[in-house]
Amino acid sequence: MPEQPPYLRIADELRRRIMEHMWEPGDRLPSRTQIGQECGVGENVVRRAQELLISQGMLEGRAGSGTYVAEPRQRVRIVRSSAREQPEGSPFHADMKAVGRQGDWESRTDAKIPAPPEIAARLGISEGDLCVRTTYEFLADGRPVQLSASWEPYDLTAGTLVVLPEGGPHAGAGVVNRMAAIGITVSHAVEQPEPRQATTEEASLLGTQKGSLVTHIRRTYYSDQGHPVETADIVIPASLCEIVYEIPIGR
Amino acid sequence: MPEQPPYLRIADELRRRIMEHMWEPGDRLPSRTQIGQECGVGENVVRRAQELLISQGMLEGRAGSGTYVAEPRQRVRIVRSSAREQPEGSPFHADMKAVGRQGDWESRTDAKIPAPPEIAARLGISEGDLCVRTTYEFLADGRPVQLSASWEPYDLTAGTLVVLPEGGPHAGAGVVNRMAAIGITVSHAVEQPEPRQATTEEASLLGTQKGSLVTHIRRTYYSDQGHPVETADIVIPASLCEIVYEIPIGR
DNA sequence: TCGAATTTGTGCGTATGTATC
DNA sequence: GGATACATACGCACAAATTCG
Repeated sequence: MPEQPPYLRIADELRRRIMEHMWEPGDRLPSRTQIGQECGVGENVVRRAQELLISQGMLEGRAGSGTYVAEPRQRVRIVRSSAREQPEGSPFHADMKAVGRQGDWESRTDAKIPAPPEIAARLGISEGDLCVRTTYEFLADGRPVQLSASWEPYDLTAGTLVVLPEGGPHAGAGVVNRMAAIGITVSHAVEQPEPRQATTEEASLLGTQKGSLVTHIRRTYYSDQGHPVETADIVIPASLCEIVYEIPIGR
Repeated sequence: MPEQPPYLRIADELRRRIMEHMWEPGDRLPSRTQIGQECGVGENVVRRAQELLISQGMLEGRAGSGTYVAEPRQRVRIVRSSAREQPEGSPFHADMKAVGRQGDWESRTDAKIPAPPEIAARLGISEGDLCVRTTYEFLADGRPVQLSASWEPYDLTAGTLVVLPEGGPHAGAGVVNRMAAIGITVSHAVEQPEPRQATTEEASLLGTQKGSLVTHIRRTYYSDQGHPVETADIVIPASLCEIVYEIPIGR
């Protein structure tokens, strides 16, 4: 006798009401106490049901304020392929342009940061060697959609015009173009995507729910000499972005 | 004064004991009642702590049996790039060979299945058009590490030797090689990785924990004519595999 | 400006289900 | 089949955040 648990029944009920446009996106739901009394269940049952729908991206909880019907935001398509690298402009600008959005970013660069163990391993340098670290917050139409922290060995660019990724004449041109400017040819990138849950800080920066799913990409650019020239940790929230890899098959 | 909640204290305690080899991988922990009494907390506090460590892949809960220290299984590296496609052999074999593991798979093909809406859209055919569907369970050293469901338009291969992906002279050779055998050149693939939690069925098939994280890749192969020739849903558990995309940058 | 009321979020307890031995 | 242990669902208390008078 598969009797459905109360909280799933309430979840279905809430889903039904949203589907029937009883509440529109952006609307605030009645309080848990109200819904509970109306449906004849305890308020925790309502809470469980709402948590389920929140995890599915259908509802959105705001502490102290209420539970809201989530806006069906169109996801940004982020293309990750060789075609992404253009002789001019940044890869992110190209992504945003392709979906008709305005692409901007905020960045903060710290020069001469000692490399932590994992970064050192990825860059093929020694732990504690100096790096230039730049943290990014990428925005689509002014709203954050992607986080990133980029690391470059300080020795590689020291004394050149491209020491600072977001400064000088090649500011914001992307790693490939900047390296090209100092005579380094970037031949390939390796990306390692991993699913995980957003930290509270990430969720806050991205404006997503706390446990929401993200793809954490560890990307490393290599020169034609086979040496790593840059590595980055990129955090892409599933609710805001879709990731697309294009792979040529040429035989 | 940020006072640490009891369940986090217990989690740290359990972590510490594991680090100090008080319990070895594969060992069963004492029951929650026992741990609770020993540490002076309720057993639900122990449960919370264990859930946390389980979600981090450090512990493993087996219903009716006990909670165990997870075996530190080496993850399989799955490379997704053009280099993966070889004139002979399957891409999966190449992956496994590269990490020194034996690669096998079990498959089941159903011919003439009507295409569900999403598959039809991805293949550029009409809903209900007939397809050949093959579901796979990929094994590394005999243990499942990856699930996949592949769809091909029936019209494309009907009457040829490669109708059945896992039958005939080109069995298991991969989509690119099979299509080449009937004169179709596959020019590129598009992969869309998305993070989500494993369903109960997937977790059971893969031998992972229930809510564990997976990367669900929607992959579509396109011919040089620009038409989709195959699409697949690939489920890769984060605890067992690491995914690597290699992207050439050539200017 | 501040504080009280409201609402969501977190932690913990208890009862029951279910799988394993 | 019984005993044991994990898994699930529900309830309660309190904290944190927001809103509003």
